[in-house]
Amino acid sequence: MRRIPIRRSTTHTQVDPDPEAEQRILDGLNDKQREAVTTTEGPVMIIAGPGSGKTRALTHRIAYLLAAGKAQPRDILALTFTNKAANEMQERVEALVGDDARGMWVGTFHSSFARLLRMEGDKIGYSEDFSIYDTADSKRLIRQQMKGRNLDTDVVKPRSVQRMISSAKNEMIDPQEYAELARGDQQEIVAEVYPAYERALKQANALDFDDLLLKPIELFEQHEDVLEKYQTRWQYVHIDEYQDTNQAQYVLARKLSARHKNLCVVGDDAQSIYAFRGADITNILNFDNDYPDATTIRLERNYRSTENIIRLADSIIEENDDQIEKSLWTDNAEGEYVALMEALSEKDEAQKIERRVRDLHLRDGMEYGDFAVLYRTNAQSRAIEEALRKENVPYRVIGGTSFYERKEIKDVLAYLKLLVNPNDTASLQRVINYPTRGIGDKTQARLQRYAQQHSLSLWQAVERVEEIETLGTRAERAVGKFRRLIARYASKAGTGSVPADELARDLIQDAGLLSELRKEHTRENLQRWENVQELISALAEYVESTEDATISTFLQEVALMTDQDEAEEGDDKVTLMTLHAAKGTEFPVVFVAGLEEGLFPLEQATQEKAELEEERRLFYVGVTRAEERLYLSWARSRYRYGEQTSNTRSRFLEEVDSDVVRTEAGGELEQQTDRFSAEEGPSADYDEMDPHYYRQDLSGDGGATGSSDGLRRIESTDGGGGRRVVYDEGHGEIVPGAQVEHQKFGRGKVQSLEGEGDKATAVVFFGSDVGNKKLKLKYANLRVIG
DNA sequence: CATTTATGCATTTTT
DNA sequence: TGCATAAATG
Repeated sequence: MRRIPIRRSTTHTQVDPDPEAEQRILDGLNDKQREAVTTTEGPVMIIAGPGSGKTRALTHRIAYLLAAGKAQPRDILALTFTNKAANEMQERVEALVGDDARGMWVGTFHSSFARLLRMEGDKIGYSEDFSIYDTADSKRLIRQQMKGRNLDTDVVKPRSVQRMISSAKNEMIDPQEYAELARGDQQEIVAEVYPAYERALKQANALDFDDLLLKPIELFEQHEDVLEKYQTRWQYVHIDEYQDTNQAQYVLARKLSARHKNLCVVGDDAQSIYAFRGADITNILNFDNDYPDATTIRLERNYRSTENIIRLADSIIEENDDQIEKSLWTDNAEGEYVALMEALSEKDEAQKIERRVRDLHLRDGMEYGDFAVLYRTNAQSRAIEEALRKENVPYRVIGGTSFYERKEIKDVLAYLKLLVNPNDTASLQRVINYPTRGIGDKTQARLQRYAQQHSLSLWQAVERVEEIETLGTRAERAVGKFRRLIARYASKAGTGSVPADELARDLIQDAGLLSELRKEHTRENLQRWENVQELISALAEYVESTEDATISTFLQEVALMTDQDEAEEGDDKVTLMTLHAAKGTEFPVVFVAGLEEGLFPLEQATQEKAELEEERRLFYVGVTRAEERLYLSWARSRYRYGEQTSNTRSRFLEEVDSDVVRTEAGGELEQQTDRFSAEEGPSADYDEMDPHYYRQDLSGDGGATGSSDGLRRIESTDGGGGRRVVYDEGHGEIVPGAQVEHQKFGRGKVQSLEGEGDKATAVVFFGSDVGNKKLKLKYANLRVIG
């Protein structure tokens, strides 16, 4: 059963001081934590390492405020990044002070400000039934805007336009400012799409994820009185995972805490892994400057992991330059060595993991639920899933395509959104001809054109089908039928005479969704049908258990749900997830898989120091999830993009404290410290190369290099374990003076050679136009022609 | 208009 | 590889 985990009770309870509870709350803490909990005046920053009980500090602090009579529930605002964190916080506070701690606002940034907009959004032109567009919806909208404007989708793809607009919003750059700043073809296109996209959202009464933070700022800036109301109300503002805040979140925190100045943030700069979505690590690094009278408390003692794991983690993070000084320590036992596993392929890696899991399960009696396998990209889960499935090891995958991203679920949600907010054009387009009802592309295009000409929303055009002359009778009747269907249910939804779940059930029945799913009796369809039923049950339960529940609030909450929030604990399964999803979790046994150059750290991230440091922090987050045992693994070859690639092990493995690591054979880890230190950052030539060079030579057709005369890399391992890469010399050698051909630069003459193995480079002179180029042999794929 | 077949494109990570 | 949109065909 899926729960929509929100508490939006409007009744405020009055809590009396409770000295006994206060004592109990403080008793469970060490001195440092107690200081963090009882420093309740003024800005406070709690810098807390992994496993130091920072969530504990935060929840105990809130409980303390209530028990000590310093605050009432309604005075408290607590913001997190995931629903799961918010739920845990609410539950733990209730466990400490009793379940009458209702009336607090505890929730994610996004859902809290969505709620605020529901209440106040009309002041800036949003009715409370607004739709929330996820990334896929935004992308779709952007694609349409681009097509409608004949913008070249080859120069920038809609998905990167979406990303660029999103980052602009994260930095609080509006369309006008963006247009002034735009440089280059891509940005100019974005500058044109951005305002159109904003208008389209507005017309659909829809907000994207970024808007949920930006619009409240707009609201506060345009309506002083609204800001004052909330500033006054929330005497205590708490923010978890502060290192993940972006510009907009920073501004909101500042504004809301400006009156009482009781802002308490908790975070760990070493665990900042969300820069790609606009998180600004300087928010936490500069907290002292932003709030000069702030108290800083450091929680450095780790309660989670063995000493060996902590030592490894420390040696990882030491490599980073930009960070707040802090040193982890623990009283825990030294524990086992960290194990390094080397595999031949991703299948082999998966099998090794699976064997290790079963071994520990059978011999040491560990539960399956004690294991987590972490990886860099979602695609890596497949091989591991297969290996576990083969041996009947129970597992669950967090993330990937979540429940709410499934097609059948999105279809049902789109119907519901349409009832509540008919102007939601994205939803309308999704369902207008699904299941097919004779409203094809042509008809839709005509509706669209009519809407545009009369500056109506698409739904308004549907409402006036009769007036559209370009439509034939058949199309007109089809559209009219659809209109009546939606209108009938919309009015039912409006009066609230029918329970929401019943309404939803009837609607999808009438719309033909269910019969569509039953048309073919495949396993997939059965699963889909069950998913739809589950969604409706979730709706029923939500309406049942939540005050002021409407279909609209359900839809808004659901839009902000992720699978991570669903991870029900308790059942005994191995957990598979990305390193990002792992933040905030802990497991007795952790595997970090795929420690290979190009995968972790990702190729793209190795060019910039800042990005490389973020990858390193991600590694740090991964290893610090482990309580007792930690396994690191890498595979010599791996399928990526449907092609076999061969890999070298991650540079991270060359950096870690090798004293605490043992290979499978039990030997010490031998490191090559100079492997990457020689050249930091990009070499210019490398940059200029086609990013898809490796695919070109593998496709083998039409290109300059057939597979037989291309330069092929052969790996050899010499006896001592050090790796060397030699180059096949079957078609001539790359030696100074040799004539070679390059895919892009054409013919040239080798001037000199440098380095060995993967690092081997050649300087090649390609004629006076191009000049000398320094190329990595590993990538350049030079063909020797004489 | 709907269905079938072809092409192409993606893999970072997520609220 | 495997999904999603585009072209081609009925």
